[in-house]
Amino acid sequence: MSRYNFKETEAKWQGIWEDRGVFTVTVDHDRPKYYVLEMFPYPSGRIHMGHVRNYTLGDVVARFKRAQGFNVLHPMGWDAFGLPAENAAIANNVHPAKWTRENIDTMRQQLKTMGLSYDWSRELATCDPSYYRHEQKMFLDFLRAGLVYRKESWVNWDPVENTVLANEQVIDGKGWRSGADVEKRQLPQWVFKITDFAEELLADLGSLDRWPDRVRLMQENWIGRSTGAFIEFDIAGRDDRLKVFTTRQDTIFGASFCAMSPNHPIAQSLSENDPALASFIDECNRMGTSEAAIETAEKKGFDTGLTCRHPFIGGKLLPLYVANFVLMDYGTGAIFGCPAHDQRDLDFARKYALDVVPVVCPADADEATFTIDDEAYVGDGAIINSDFLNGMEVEAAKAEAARRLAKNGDGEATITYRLRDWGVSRQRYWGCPIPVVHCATCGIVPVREADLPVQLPEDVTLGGAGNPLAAHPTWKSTACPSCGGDAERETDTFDTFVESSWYFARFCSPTADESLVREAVDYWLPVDQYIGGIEHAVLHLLYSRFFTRALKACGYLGIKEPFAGLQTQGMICHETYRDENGAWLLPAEITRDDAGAWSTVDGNRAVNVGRSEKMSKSKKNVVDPEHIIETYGADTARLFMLSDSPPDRDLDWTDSGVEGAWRYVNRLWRMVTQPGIAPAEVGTARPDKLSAQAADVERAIHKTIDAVNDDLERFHFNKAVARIRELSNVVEALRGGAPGDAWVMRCGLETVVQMIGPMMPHVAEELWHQLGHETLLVETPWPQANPAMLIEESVTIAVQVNGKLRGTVELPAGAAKDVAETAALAVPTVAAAIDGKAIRKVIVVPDRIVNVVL
RNA sequence: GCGGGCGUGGUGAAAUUGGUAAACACAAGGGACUUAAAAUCCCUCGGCCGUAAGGCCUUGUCGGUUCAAGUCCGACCGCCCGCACCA
Repeated sequence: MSRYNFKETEAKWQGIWEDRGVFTVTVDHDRPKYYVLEMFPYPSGRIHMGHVRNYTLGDVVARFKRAQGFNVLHPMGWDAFGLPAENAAIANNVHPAKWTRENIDTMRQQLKTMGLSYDWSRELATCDPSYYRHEQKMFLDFLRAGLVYRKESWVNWDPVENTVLANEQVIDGKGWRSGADVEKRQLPQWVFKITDFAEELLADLGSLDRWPDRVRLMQENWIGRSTGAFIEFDIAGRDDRLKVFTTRQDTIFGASFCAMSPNHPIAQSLSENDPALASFIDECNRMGTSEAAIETAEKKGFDTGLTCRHPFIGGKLLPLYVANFVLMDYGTGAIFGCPAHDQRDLDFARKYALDVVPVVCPADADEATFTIDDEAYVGDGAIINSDFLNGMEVEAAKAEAARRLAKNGDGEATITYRLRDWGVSRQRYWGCPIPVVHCATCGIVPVREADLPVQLPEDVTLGGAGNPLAAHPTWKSTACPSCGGDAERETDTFDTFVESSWYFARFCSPTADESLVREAVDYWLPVDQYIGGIEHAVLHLLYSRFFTRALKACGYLGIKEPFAGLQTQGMICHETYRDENGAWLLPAEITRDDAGAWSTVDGNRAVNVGRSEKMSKSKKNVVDPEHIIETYGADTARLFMLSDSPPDRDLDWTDSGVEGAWRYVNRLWRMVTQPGIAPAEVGTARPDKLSAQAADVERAIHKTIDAVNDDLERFHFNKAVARIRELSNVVEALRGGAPGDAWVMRCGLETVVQMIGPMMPHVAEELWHQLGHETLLVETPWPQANPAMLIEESVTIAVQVNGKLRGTVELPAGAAKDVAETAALAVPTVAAAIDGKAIRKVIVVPDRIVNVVL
C-alpha cells in the first residue's frame, strides 16, 4: 500500500498554488470582500509554536471564507523595529538591519512550508524606509492637526550607562546590564493625544460586537472614565492652592489629610529648601516607573508641615503629605484622604495616626454608634457628620457637594480618565526617526514632506553610552527647513507600537507611492477578522483604534474602527524538565523507559518532570516547529494545533497528540486511496434507493456540514475537527457495504476532504485530486447542507424524578406536553422511582426533558 | 497593589438559552493479524458497591437561588495575562 508522502505532496501543492497565484487578490467590487489578518510577527530569529498556532487559525478562516465565495485579503509582513535587534547587535556584533533581514528571510521560508494562503505580493517590513516614510508623513499631519505635542515624561534612567531603560530592562530596581540603581528622570517626549478620543474610544467599544467581552472590558477599565470633582484647597501661609481630584466629594467632611505625588510641582519646590523631603523624593524616584512597581511598594508619606484649609469647615486644617502612592499622571497628582471610606486612606491614617471620621452610614447600622475599625466602608448609605449633606444618599450628596464647591469657587464637578496620552519617543537606534529638527532660532521645525524619509544612518555604534543616533558624528547635523541655518535632527525614534498601529491599512496598497490609496482602503477595511494574543488586549489594540481615528481626521481613510472581529489565542505550553542539579533540559534531551521512568537521552542523569508551562527559551520547554514539519508535515502540525484545544485557551503540546494527528492524516489517505467499496465516479447521480445504513450516513453528512459551518464561524475549530472525525468514522463504516452505497461513500469522502481542507490544505488538495477532480480544491465552493436532511424525526427525552435521571423515552420530535408526560410516566424505571407516591407536579420541556416532582 | 480571565476523567477536551456531564481524541489495559516488530483492526476505560439488573457519588472548595446548576449569585483557594519604554 502506498503510504502518504507528505514531503512530496506538500511541496507539490504549494508550488501549484503559487504558480497559479490563487491567493493573490485585487479589489473586485462584484464580490464581497473579507480581510483576515493575524498579528504580524517580530522577526526574532525563527518561528515558534505560537506563530504556528496564530497563522493556522488565520489560515482556516481565510480558506473557509474563500471557499464561501469571498474575495479574501490575507497578507503577511514583519514588525521589524525593536529592542531585540539592538541587543543582538551588541551581543553578536552584527548590524540590526542585517540581523533583522536575515531573520525575515529565515522566517519567511519557514512560514512557506506551512502552506499558508498568503498573498505574498503584499509582504512588507516596517524597518523599510518605503514603509516608515509614510509613518513620518502621518506624524507631520498629526502635528498639523494638533494631535501631537511635547511633554516632560518620566523614564527609567541608568546612571552608569547614561541611557534610558525599558521597564523590562529594570530588574528589581537595577539596570539589567550595569546593575546600577535605576533613577526616574524627566525627558521631553513626543506624545500623541489619545485622550482627545477617550470618550469616543470608550463609547465605540459598544459597536465591537465581534470582540471578546473581556477585551472590551479591559479597554473600558484602561480608559477608566471617572466622574467626580476637582477641589481646590487653600494652603495655609501660601498663595497657591492644592487642586485635587476625587470621585468621593460626598465624603469631604470625613477628610483628614491631603497628599500629593513626589513629582507634584509643590512638592518639588518645597524640596529645594528641605533636604529631608528631597531625600524622601529621591527614595520614591528610585522605584521603577511602572504602575505595578509603585502600587506594590510599601505606602509611605512625608509630612510637609503645611496644612490645607477644609473648604466647608472653618478653621479645620488638614496636614499635607507627599506620598509615594499618589500618581502624578492621574487626576491632578494630588488627593484628599477620607480614611473612613477608602481602604488605602485608612491604612495611611492608621500608620500616621490621623482622624477617622465616618460620614456615610450603611442602612443597617445605627448612625450614633457606627464606627470604622480596620476596614473602610465603601458602600452606599446616608451621609452623617456632614453639615448640609446630612441625610442625603451618596449620589445626591456628590451632586450637592459639587454644587457648593462651584458656588464658593473651590471646585467643580468633572470627568477624568485613567487613560494617559501616548508617549512615542524612544532613545534608541532601531526605530523610525521622528521627522523634526531642532533649530536654535526657529525652535522645533517639521521636516519638509519632500525631504522624507528621514533615513536611519547605517554606520552607527551600538552599546555605547546614551542614544546611538545622538552619538553619531554627522547624522544629526542638518539645515533648518525654516531659516536654513544650522540645526539638529531629533534623535529619538518612534515607539514600535506606532508601526503596528497602521500596518493593516498599508496592506491594502503595500507598494503604492501614496501612503494609503483611498479606493483600496475603502474597499478592504476594516479588517473583518483579526487574530492574535490576549497580551495585546489593551495597548496595541487601543493604539490602533486611536491611530485609525487620527488617520480619519487627517483624511487618510474613512473608518473609525480598524478591526470588526477579534479573536484572541491562548499560549502553547509544554511540560518542563530539569536534571538533578535543577538545570533545565530540552524535551529532545530527555527520554522515558518502558517502566515510565524519565532520564536524559544518554541515560546518565535522572530527570524531574515539572508541570506544563508556557513555552519559553529560558525554561527550554520548546519544540521547534521546523522539526515537527520535517518529521510529520505541515498538515499534521496544523491539525494538532486545531484539534486539541479551543483557540482562546492554552494548548498543551504533546508528542502523542501530534502522533494522533499524524495517524488521522494517514487514515484519510487510506480511506480515499483504498476504500472497501470504490466510490462512485465524479458526477454520478444520487440513486433513488439507499440502504438504511447509507441513508443514515447521508443524513450525517448534511448534519455535519451544518454543524461545522457553525463551528467555523464561531471559532470552535476543535469541535469542527471532532465532528469531521466522527463523520469519517461513519463513512468508513460503509466499507464492504452494498454496491449501491458507493454514491454515499463518494459524497461522504468528498465532504470530509472539503471540510478538512482549511485545516490540512495539502492532503485535502491531494485527495481531491485522487478522487478524480480536475479542478483545485482551493477553488471549489464550500459544501451546502440540504435543509431537508437536517430535520430530526424523533428525539430522546430524559426523564427525571426529583431532578435525578431515572430513564429516557423516545418520542416523535415536537410531541405535545401531555403525550411526553404520559410516555415518561410509563417508563418502568421511572414508575419504580415514583413508587406510587403522590406526584406534586410534572415539568415538561418539549423535546428535552420531563421532570416528575414528588 | 489594581484590572481581566481560567479551573470538568490518567490527559486534551465536549455539553447553543440552566434541562441525559464526559461527545471526539490521546494515554493505558486486553485481544486479532505477524516468524517478529511497526502499522492496522476489535474490545474495555470517571470513582465506589454489585455476578447482573441497577444503585450511590462526581465539574477547584464552601454556601445560596431553582422542579433542575459545569452553566446563575456570594465567599474562598489555585493558576495565567496585562499594568503604559518587551513585542
